[in-house]
Amino acid sequence: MKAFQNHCLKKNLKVTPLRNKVLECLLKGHQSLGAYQILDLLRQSGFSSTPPIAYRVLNFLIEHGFVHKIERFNTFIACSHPGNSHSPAFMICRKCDKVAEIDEKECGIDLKKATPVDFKVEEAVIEMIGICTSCITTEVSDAH
Amino acid sequence: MKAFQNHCLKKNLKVTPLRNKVLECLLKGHQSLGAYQILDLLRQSGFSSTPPIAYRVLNFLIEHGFVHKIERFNTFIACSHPGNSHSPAFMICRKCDKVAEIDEKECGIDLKKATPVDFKVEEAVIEMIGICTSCITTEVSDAH
DNA sequence: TCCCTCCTTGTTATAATATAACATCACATA
DNA sequence: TATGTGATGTTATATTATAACAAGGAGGGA
Repeated sequence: MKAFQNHCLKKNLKVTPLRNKVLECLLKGHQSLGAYQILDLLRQSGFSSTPPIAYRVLNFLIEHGFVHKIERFNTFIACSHPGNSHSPAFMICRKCDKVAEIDEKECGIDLKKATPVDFKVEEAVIEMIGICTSCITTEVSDAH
Repeated sequence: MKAFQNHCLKKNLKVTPLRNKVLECLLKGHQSLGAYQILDLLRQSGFSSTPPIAYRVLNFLIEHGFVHKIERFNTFIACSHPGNSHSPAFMICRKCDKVAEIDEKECGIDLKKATPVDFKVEEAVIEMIGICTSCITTEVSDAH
C-alpha cells in the first residue's frame, strides 16, 4: 500500500479512493479475486460498480506493476514485490485458493536461457496449480 | 490425426466426423483458434455450430491430450506430442501468432524441483509470448 | 427383432468475463 | 474564471463459456 502510494507520487500518478480500495481488497486475503467480486466489494463501499470501473482500475494497477492477472482463472491478485518489474510465477492451491507469487528466477527458471534460440521471450505466464503444505495435511486426514 | 484415431481405438472412444473435423482444423495452421472461430469452420462444413458443440468437442480432445488451451488468449491448439501425458509449454509469436509447443523439461524447467518444498505442483500453465526468428527479421526491416 | 442403454450431437437459454463509446466530474493551473 | 486533463460514471454490447434438456444412433442382450 505504501509502496503503491510512493510509486504514484514519484511517477505523478493519482492515488484515488477507488484505486486504494481496489488494491486494499486485493491485499486483504491471499486469494485472488474476480473482477465481479471486486465490483461487489466496491458496491458495498459505496462506489459505483459497473464493470468498466473495476476493469479500468485493475488495468491501471496491472500497468504499474501492483496487480497481476491469473490467466487460468480470470482473477486478479496484488503483487508481492511491487515496484520492480519482474517475471512473476504463481503457485495456486486448488484447495484453499491461496496464491503465492515467486519470481521466475527464484523458482529456478530462466526462460531466456531455457527456450530455443529461435524465439525471443518478452513476457511469460507461469501458473502452477497444486496443493500447499497445510492443505496436504488436511487432505490426508480427509482420506480417513 | 492417426495418433488420435489409434488412441481412441485403444481406449474405446469414438472417432466421429465432428471430432475429426475439429482436430483437423486445429492441426491445419500453426496458429491457435478461438472456440467461435472453430464454430465458423464447423458451420462452413455443414455441422451444427452452437457454442456447446465446440466446447464439448474441445473438452473431449483436451481430456484425452490432443488439444491444449492457451489461457492467455482463450484459444485452442492441437498438441504436438499427443498420447503421452506431459507438461507443455508454449512459445507464442505476437507477430505471426504461430505457436510452438515444447515440453516443460525440454525448456529446462523442472517445476517439481524449482518450487519451494511447501507446494506440490500438479499442473502448470507456461506460456511465453515473444517473437520468433522469422518475425524478428521482418521487424528489423519494418523499422527502416 | 425389439428394446434398452449409453454416448454423441443438437437446441435453447443464459451465465460469466470484458470492452467500446460517450458523459460528467474534479482538480490543477494558465 | 476558463480550460485542459485525467478519473469516474453510465449505457450498451461484445466475447467467452456453461446449464439443462431433447433427439438421434450404435451396439448388446432378451
